Amino acid sequence: MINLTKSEEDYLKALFQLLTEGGKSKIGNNQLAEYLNVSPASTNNMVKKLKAKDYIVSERYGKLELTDQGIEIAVRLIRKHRLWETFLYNYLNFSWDEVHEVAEQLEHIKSRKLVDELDRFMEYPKVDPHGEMIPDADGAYNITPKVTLSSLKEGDICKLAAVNDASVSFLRYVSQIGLALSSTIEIVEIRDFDKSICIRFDDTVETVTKKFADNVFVKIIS
Amino acid sequence: MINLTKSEEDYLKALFQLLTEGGKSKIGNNQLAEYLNVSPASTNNMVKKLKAKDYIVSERYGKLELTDQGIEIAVRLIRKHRLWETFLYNYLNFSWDEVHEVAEQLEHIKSRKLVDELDRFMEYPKVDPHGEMIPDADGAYNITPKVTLSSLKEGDICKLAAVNDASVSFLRYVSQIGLALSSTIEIVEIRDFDKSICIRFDDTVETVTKKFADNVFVKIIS
DNA sequence: TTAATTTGTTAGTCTAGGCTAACTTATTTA
DNA sequence: TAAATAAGTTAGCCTAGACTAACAAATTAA
Ligand SMILES: [Mn+2]
Ligand SMILES: [Mn+2]
Ligand SMILES: [Mn+2]
Ligand SMILES: [Mn+2]
Repeated sequence: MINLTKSEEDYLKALFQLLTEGGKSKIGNNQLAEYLNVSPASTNNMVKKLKAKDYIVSERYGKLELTDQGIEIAVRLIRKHRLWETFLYNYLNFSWDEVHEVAEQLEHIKSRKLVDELDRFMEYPKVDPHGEMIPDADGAYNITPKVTLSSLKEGDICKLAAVNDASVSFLRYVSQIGLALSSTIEIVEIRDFDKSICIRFDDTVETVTKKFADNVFVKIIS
Repeated sequence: MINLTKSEEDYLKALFQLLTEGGKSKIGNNQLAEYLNVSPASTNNMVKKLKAKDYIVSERYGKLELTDQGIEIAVRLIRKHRLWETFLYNYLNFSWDEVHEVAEQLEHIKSRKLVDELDRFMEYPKVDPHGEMIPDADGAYNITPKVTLSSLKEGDICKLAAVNDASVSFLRYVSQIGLALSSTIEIVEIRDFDKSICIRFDDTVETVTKKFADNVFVKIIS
């Protein structure tokens, strides 16, 4: 349909992220609820509405899936979100950890022209400040299945490709220890006891937790 | 208080515009309702809420007034609205008549940094694309009492200072006949029969209706 | 100065989108 | 396979912000 509410858009985007970036095979009602920080009842209710409007398909008690229409909405939202993050970061002196919250609002502004002109103004950026790809005006996007730093083995060498942008304190921490997009990282040691990982990059050696490494996405070099 | 809803903000802005730019001495519940295209009942309800939150003062059946707090919210909203209009017009290829609708959404984005950085990025513009002043970061604003083209007398000469930006078709019409900000306009004749006004500007002579002239704001030269 | 009209208020209803509590169906685990 | 647990659903309630219909107060006109 023509006009979705902010909430409807957020549910579709969340489901899309879980389905594509989450790497899970089945996404259920409660997972979506947890991701969005709402109750399962709210999610159930919204899913019902979005099924009626033909954005989601699912069977009773079954897994949730997006229709083509649903995917289109989600991808357009992600495009807007990432273009705004890029704008805030490159032109308005926002830092890494400040852009997401504001983009979360800006992504719901309804104007096709606005987002396409913003894209042109910035000369069609390919990635946002956190390393995530930006879908183009036609809705084309390439999902590079996410490889987390935590999934590597001792001795592996990789490049930092992107980071989860949803936590401000995490992003601050990343900057603070000196990690940056395209840093080359070597897995020095994985400690069996608590799964913490000792990494080396730019002559720095740091030990990070499994939780930290779960939020760092990399491209394996060797 | 800290966080107002979009609706609360819109009511405060509307009341501010009516009180300052409208030139009316008393603004009542129903006028506010009409301006916002909602029912008097809705307005009554919202005014009650805004009184409780100390943004509006009024007596039962009395006129509506803004508290200092209320004025501050309204002015900040107007600042955001006009800065966004300026950005859309100057950087994103939006035309005169396209900016208002999108700015109406953008003005509700909550981020002090966003608006102040946008201001800096554009090098502190003083007026928006329709000729209206832009309040500064401290909330300072100067209301130049609006003089409408329709209030002049035959023979008067004026400069086009600003236009009402709320009607797309009006703005298109203005551009179409060739009027632009700072055009020098002479009142050639006022026709008593229907109050239509014959004006001359840039070697053009046009007759416009009273309704048209009500939406054109000028600075009298002589 | 009374009647008509305009303006403001109240009550009750609706939709969107949250919530909790209780219940049902599926999936695990013993 | 039966019980325990997890996942999904439903019912009922809440708030924000709209609406209409009915009514009350204030203003204007006769
Ligand atoms: Mn983000
Ligand atoms: Mn959002
Ligand atoms: Mn405007
Ligand atoms: Mn608005």
